[in-house]
Amino acid sequence: MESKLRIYNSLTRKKEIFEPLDPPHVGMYVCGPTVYGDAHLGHARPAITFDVVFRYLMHLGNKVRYVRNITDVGHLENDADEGEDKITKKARVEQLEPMEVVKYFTDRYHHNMDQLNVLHPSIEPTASGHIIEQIELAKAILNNGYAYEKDGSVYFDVEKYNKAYHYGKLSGRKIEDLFQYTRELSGQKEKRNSFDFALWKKADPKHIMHWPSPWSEGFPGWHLECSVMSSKYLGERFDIHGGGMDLLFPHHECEIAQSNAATGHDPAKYWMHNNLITVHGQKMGKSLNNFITLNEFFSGEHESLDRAYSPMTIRFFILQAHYRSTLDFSNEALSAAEKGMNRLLDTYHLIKEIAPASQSSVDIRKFAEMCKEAMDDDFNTPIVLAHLFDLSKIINQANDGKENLSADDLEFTGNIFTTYLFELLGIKKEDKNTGDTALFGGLMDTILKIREEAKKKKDYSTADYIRDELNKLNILIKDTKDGATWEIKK
RNA sequence: GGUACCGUGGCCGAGUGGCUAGGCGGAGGUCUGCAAAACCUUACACAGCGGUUCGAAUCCGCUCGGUACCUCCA
Repeated sequence: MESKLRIYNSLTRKKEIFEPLDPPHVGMYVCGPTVYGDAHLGHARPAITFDVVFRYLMHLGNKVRYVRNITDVGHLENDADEGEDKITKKARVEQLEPMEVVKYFTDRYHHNMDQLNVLHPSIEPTASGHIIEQIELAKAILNNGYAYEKDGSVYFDVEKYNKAYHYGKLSGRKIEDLFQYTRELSGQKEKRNSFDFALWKKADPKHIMHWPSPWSEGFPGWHLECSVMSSKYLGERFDIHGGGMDLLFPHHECEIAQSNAATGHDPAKYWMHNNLITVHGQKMGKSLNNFITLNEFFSGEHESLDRAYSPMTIRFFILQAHYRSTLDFSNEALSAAEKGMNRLLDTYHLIKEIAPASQSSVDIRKFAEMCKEAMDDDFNTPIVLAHLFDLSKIINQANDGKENLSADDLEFTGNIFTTYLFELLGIKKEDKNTGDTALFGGLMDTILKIREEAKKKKDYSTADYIRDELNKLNILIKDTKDGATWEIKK
């Protein structure tokens, strides 16, 4: 099968034709969450971005192994509580075992991902489960001469590495520039250069999470886990490495350095980075304390939220922007996304109501090709949605008798929605919260019949009374040509 | 200071040389006892200044404004 898929490769800063190293197999590694707190909107973006990549690669007939890690070995915190392990801190505060914290937030993360209809990755390895491999990789780098030990810690020798390889190839940084800018940070005196990074760090007494190693009782460095887990499950060379743009430097740069220092070559062929979610133009993140958790979105319980937004609204909102653009959050933008999504879903349901014509008056087939082209062009989901909106308009016009669609074309139209909206973009039809028990439905049918009778007798005060009272109960009555319908407002 | 990037109509957001992006909101209309909903139609744009070109939102330069990252937060 010939693929025309083009992916923007952060390494070359160009869109490149996607050619798997070993077709039809595709290996993809994505940096997952650190599980010391609830996932916020910023976490949803990479999860959904790469979920769509995963879905589309499979759709194209590839056999994809998708590895997304869980970082459960806490690392150092960059605030006033300097030198304290993130997970350790949470554990002390809440009087829990570190692994208990990890388990708690991992479960909550998984639940949020399910709500967002994010497919499970093929493998979800944890850093704590790969300590031995991380020690082995540190040893290998040490043996190759690209690291040095100092007081029980092992550091990567960036300057030496840069003589044989190119440190900064991903982020565009030059080592000379790194020399110029030096921050005062703890533990820096052990390092030869400020930009050297730790492969193994000796634990100080307040660290709860530590493991034995040839160098000290300690914990692995910050970039090692991804190098280890990607190569273990995908091989030393694999196709796609993904993550947020904020990880590009230093994290991914260091991963590349570690792989080259250990194996002599880069780990991934294509590097993909999703952009950030912003709030009033600023990054949504922990450090700025301007984040809103997914659970808060779903419940509406946050001072910045006018109301609750469903998981599918969040998903649709994210997909309405291209993954490499920043996306600005606001209540207005979310409401717009919700309305737009409902419009698509409503027209999708309308398809089966339309009486087929003997011949179509519009070319519906081209939309499938156009949607595919949009996906092939670096996963341009907003364009796919724009095409679906155009298609939606045609469906509505057909419903109004202004356009004609044959039975075949109606079915074809339904298939486009199924493929692109549901299968690839992963939007799922949310239960309209109809309280759809037989009893409830029966009651509503009866009430609407009574109202219909009243209207026939031109007893509008009774008809309006029923409508108003139901409205107070959040049940919305809609009069259409074919009689009244109802739905529960969200 | 360095590196990467962005600035599109009221809001969100595509688009990298010529052709309607799209959604929300606005306006007008259809439908309706009325209303809501739904649908249809429609107006509004390319930060500023120069340059290249037959032609630029799109390429180049400058100016202004904004964001992210710069090694111990992954």
